[in-house]
Amino acid sequence: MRDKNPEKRIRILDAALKVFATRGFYNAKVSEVAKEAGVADGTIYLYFESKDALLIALFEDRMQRLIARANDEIARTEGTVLDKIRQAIALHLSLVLDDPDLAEFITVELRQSGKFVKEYDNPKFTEYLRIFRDLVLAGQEQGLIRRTVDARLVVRAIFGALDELLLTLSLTHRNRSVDLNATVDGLCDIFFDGIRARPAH
Amino acid sequence: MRDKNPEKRIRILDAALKVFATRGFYNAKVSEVAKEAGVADGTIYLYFESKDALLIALFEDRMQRLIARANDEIARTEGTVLDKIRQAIALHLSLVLDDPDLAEFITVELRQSGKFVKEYDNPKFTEYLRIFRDLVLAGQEQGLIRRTVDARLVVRAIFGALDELLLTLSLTHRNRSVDLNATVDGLCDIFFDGIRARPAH
Amino acid sequence: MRDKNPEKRIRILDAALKVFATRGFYNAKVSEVAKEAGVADGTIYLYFESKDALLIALFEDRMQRLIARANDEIARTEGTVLDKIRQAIALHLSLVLDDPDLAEFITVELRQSGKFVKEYDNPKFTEYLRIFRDLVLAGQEQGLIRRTVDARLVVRAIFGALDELLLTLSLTHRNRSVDLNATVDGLCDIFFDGIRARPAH
Amino acid sequence: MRDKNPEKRIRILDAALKVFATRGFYNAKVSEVAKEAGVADGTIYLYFESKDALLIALFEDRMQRLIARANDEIARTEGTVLDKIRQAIALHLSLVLDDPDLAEFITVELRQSGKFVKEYDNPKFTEYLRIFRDLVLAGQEQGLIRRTVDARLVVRAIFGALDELLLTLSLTHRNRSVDLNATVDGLCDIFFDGIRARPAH
DNA sequence: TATGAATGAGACTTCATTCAT
DNA sequence: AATGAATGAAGTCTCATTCAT
Repeated sequence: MRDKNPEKRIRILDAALKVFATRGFYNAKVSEVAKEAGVADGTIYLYFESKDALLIALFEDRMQRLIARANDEIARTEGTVLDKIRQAIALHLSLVLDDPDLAEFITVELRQSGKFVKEYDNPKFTEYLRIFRDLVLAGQEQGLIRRTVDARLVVRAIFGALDELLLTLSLTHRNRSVDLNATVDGLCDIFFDGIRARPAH
Repeated sequence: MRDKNPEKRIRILDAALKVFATRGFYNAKVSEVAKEAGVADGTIYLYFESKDALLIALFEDRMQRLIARANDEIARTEGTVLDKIRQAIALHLSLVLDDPDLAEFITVELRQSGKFVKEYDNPKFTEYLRIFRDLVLAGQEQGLIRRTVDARLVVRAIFGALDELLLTLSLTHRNRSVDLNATVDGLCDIFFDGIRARPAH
Repeated sequence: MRDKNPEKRIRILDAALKVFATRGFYNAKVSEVAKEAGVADGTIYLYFESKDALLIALFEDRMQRLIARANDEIARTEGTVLDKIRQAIALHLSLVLDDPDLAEFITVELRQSGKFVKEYDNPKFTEYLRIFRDLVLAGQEQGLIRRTVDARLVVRAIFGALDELLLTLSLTHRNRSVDLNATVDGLCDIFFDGIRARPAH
Repeated sequence: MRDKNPEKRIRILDAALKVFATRGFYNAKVSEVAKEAGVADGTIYLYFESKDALLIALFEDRMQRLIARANDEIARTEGTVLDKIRQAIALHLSLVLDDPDLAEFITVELRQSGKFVKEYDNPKFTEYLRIFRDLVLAGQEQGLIRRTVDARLVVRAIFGALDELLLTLSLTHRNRSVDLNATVDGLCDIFFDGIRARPAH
């Protein structure tokens, strides 16, 4: 079921991303995905067991790519752990421009899937978060990040902020130019140094 | 359609919250809501135009309450703007214990609704965010919050973090005891002072 | 699910009998049954859980009637146990004229149902056979039927013969006049006295 | 379409028998037959026009064999016509042990096919019945069987009884040992001499 | 106002059959 | 001749919504 025609499987996944992002998983019809993929309705079921399974496979696939890309970019980033975190943040937000459908899909469908599609665990999502967690932990070991903050809390806070921003950007800036750099800088500023005004010294 | 029997309208909204939170909006059946509310299926339609309209009315109602409560608690909180922000954060996270259904509903259904239920704008959500924004703006005017951070960005970041945490707490700590205070403190610490280690002085 | 509208339930069962008898269970569409019953497709599912359940309910209903009628007629038949057996045989075969659809339904669908529709046990069929068995056993006790024959075997043989004949009659004599009496007499003659020629004495 | 590869045709028929007997014709998938036969789905259609045609071909094939075997065994049976009838009965019932799939297939699918698969006439079945009919007619001519019984009725009764018994045996005694001889003897006793007790003389 | 039986459009999915390889 | 991926028609069943009572 996985190897009949890898190219067709990819086409179906691409179509599913587009349709799910545009209409939402529950409003999307399998026949719409098929049409978008240029295959017959029944063909979907040669590659995926059900509509739910298609959703999950799509998650796995896209999150896997995102994880790979994040790991890659982080590895190539010179500088401190904070620079790497900035890079990961930039990558995440860049989805809004690079792959708007994926951005909408992740921000909107990720939650539903976790809770309502079967008992899907979403291991790839956990793996993605681990990238951030490892950076934070490394930063703490290196003395660059305060040891008093809870790494998991930091990760959730950062991911939450990213997710919310990506959603907002998706909704408001689709087809508009956004200055992502400013957003990334602003977010890093907030998370790195806090919002509290401090007396100059 | 709004005044026939206010008590019954409330019963239906309560039932809808419970059912939508438990099963998800798309998996929930109108008849389940009716059963939970102790009314006939058709009665739902005397109070709400459609299932979508019920969802939206539920949002409006619950967000309105949350807004009122937030405004109230903030007004009663003594101390600086940062203390008030802490209070708003504490209120938001307290939903996981005070009203778990509402917590799940807000975290999971809010997004879908915004994007796929008709063209609903979610004005109450905007209003809720404004509470945070006004606090941040006030903090900046008072010199307690850095003027270099973008207030809207701060608000999105904080709300995003809250939303993600509430979701995580909902999923993992339902029926378990959570130390919310520690979470609130940790989150304020992160947002107020940042994660970067600073040289002692 | 059983009492909403008994009259409608009956209409659906009647329609199902007609459609299943005419087209066969597997070729019959639920929508055809609905149309024949004069209800919407979905209405079927208010009264029966599934197409399979409808088939089973139909069996139960018709066999129950047949059992009641057989018991009744047997009770009212004067004469020996053999006369009562003749009466039961006559009743069974009379279906071809009285209720041709039921005749076809019983002869053709009864078997499938036993084997392939879920794990349906067909208790009513067993009950129906018991009527014959009890007659045979009574006959043996009374010395009217040979004690050396196995009652269950006799019953199976008689029912099998009846079933086959009913099927043949259904297929060949639909809309034609049949002399059922001759068939009943002939069958009783065979089963009562055997086919072997015996020397006159 | 018949001669391409006779061995493969046979393999498909064997597979069809097994699958149809196990799952029932309507629940059986062509792909299951193909898999069982060790051929590709499409190959089935090189040997048979359709699933229906496969069913019919299977009937023809198996009935032809049964007819041949019955004729053969009858020819080889010494003794009277009644002995030959006993032999034919024994052969029919022996299917439950010799070829349980065929037994189930004949008892369960034969009827459906006659009525619902196209307008198939089932000439082989008629031919099979003729074997019994010829025996009965011969018996009557020889004075061994009463001339007052209707040969066709006798044949239908016997075949019906056999069919019903084979079905019952198939369902209850699959994988269990059965004393077929006793059943054959019992059945012959019933049909030859009837069930009625007669005064000793 | 309230009911809940009835509706019927529409979705997911299956599977007999085809046809390019 | 053989394959098996692809097709797409068609069926069962669901459920938001209606409306007669």
